[in-house]
Amino acid sequence: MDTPERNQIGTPKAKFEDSPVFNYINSLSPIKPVKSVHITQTFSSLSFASLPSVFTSPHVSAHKESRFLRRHSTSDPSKPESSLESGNKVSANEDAAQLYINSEELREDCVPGVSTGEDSVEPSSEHSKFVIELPRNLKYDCGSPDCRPTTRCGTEAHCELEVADLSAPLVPYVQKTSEEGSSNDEAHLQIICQTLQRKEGTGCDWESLISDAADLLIFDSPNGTEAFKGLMQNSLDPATRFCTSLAPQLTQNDVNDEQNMQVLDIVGSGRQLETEDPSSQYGEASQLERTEQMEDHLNNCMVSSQSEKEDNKVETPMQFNCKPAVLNLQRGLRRRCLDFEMAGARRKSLDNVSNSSSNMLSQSDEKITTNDKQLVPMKPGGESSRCILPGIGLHLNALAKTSKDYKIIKCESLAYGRQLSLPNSTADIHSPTGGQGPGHESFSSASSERDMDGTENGVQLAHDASQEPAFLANEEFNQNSPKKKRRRFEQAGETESCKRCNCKKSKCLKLYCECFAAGVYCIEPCSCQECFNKPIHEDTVLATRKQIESRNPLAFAPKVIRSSDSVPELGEESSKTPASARHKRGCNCKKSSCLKKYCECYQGGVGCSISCRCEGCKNAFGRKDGSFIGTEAELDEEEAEACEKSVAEKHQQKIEIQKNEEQRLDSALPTTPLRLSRQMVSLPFSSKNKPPRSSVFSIGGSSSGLYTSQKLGKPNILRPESKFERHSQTVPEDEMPEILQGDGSPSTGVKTASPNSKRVCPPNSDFGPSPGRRTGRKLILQSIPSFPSLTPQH
DNA sequence: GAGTTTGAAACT
DNA sequence: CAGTTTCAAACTC
Repeated sequence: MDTPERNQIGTPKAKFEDSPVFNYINSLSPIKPVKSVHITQTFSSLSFASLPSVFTSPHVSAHKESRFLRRHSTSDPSKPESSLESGNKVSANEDAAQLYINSEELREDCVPGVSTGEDSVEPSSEHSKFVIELPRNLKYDCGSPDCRPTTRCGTEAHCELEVADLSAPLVPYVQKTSEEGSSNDEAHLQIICQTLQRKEGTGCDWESLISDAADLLIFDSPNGTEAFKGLMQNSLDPATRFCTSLAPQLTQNDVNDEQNMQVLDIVGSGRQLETEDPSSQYGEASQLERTEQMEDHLNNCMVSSQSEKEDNKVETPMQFNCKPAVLNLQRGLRRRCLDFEMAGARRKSLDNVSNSSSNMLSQSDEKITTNDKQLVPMKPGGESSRCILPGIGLHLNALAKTSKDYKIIKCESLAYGRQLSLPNSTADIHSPTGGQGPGHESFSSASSERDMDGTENGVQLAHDASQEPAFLANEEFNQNSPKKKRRRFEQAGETESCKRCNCKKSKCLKLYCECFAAGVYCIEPCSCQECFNKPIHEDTVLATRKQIESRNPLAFAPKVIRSSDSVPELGEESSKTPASARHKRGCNCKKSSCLKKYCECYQGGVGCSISCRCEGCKNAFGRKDGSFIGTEAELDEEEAEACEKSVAEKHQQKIEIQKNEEQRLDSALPTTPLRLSRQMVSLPFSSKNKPPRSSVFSIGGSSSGLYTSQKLGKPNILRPESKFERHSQTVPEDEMPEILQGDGSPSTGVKTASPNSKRVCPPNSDFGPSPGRRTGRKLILQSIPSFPSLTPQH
């Protein structure tokens, strides 16, 4: 090993110098020994520390030192040249030195892998590997320091010689090397990056740089190209794989990589990788593109899972350099992947990741679980798990998924997500059938939407949390009995997200099943029998969904359409429905007077609309006749109706009481005369769980809504401050039309009734956070379109 | 927890 | 499209 390598190294060096890359680097420069970054030092040192443990071979230690020194020198001005000591090379050029070192490191890395026994033998092959890897690192890490052209150069000679040699055995090493090497390389890269950054000013343009370097390198070592490609892929694969697992969104390319990775893991032959990976055959440019994509994915993933970094052996000393967060993250991911693979701890990693609590992560987790385990999902963790797992293909679940926040956000978020998703991405909802693919996308999209909504969402979440919090927190998830849980959840408004069903005959493949209807898989809490609504039966579920959709494209669309944007929940969760919201199809209640949850409108927290065919409607959220305004007149009307229709007097009484209360509140509150008015009878909510919030709170939540002002006049309806309030208020004049458009629901009538209310909103000041109608509007629009989309997904 | 009520979903 | 049946949630006790 030693002799050949060094000799080779020497040559490479010469080549290297000649190589454009070298020149380029020199131009960049600055990399000179000392100048560079302090940061590097520390990190590098750290990284080194980690390395030793890994490497067993003596060579390694020596190399390490060299590296260490070298890095040191680079990083540390004070220690500069000492690094050279490594003795490996004295070359005046640091670059050369770096290269040399890198090459050695690579070898070392290889050795460790080889350590099993092949140390001496492998070198050549390894070098080739390294060479290949380097570019990939560059690419990959591009953000990250890892990328170092230099290393490549150093190895080139070897590559040429050895390229042909690439063999299966190498593969395993490659992975390790990639990990380790990356760490080592990182320092170098960092330095480079820093220098670059300094030059460029803002961020370093790694990609461009890398690409250039890669190209150059490639040219230099034509022979190595193949190997390089293979290696590239391999190296990339781990990261990719990880990402893929994490992020459902990954593109197919990524998927391919993932597959490749797996292959590598299993087979361990670099060649296979090459062959399998189509990309390998593509031009370098294509690979670069891929790598870029990968990076993006990684970045995404990484961001969410920063916490994970810690684990990795590699740990990234380098992270700080260049684009620290992202790059570092990527690195961490990469390593993680490797580590996981190596250890087979993938799952663990996943878990950890999930803990990190990012949606993405959670999704990824789901995905992984699904993939790996084959959809076991549904119940992994109980409630939380439920939400999470189910996600597999489905929608809502995915949205919800963060583990921790989960509780807080979870239900709400789910609901929230749901709404968003529903309207916007009906696909999400539908997606379930769509299977993982679509589902994931939908999820991502949904999540993204959430983010997009940003303030509102955030507000909403907070809001929701505030509202339901106690509820959720207390009761939520502990209950074992499904029924209880269900109720609680529902009450909380979480129903949709965390639905539980109790189906006995439908096999959870009909809309009778709430879970199925919501586009989520059944979970533990469900007490269903012969349930087919599980990941295992994904095909069946999808097929069924399709069938149902074929019959009714909107079957899986949210039943309640909310005008407000950010609105979270679907309709069922009554708590949040905005006044503007309306039930998609309307209810057909005959005996419940729309005062019980039998009524979907009521359940959804929305008033009845023209589309409703209900009899004796007394919907507290708004009557079909438009009484929703909640004015006194309404009361009268209600009473009259009650008499006429013989609605339960009790209900009226309740309503009246509520109204009275509302009036009080209203008077107290800022009164805006116009408020929308759909009153929402607070009773239901308040009684259940959601205590009415103060108007202020309500505001935040949904969007728009808020406004606020309610009509004093009618005060009757109290708005429950809670969600309802927001919603009801939210509807501004402008919105009304939109809403109507969107829903197409008759609600217009109602709204019209209280047109004035809208304007009041401006004063929302009360509500502070309310996102603003505008957003609400936007949301509405989006939401509207989305519905249609639902069908397509499948 | 069991039984009843209710209205949506599914079917004809 | 209307009528009927099936189903499971909501509700009551």
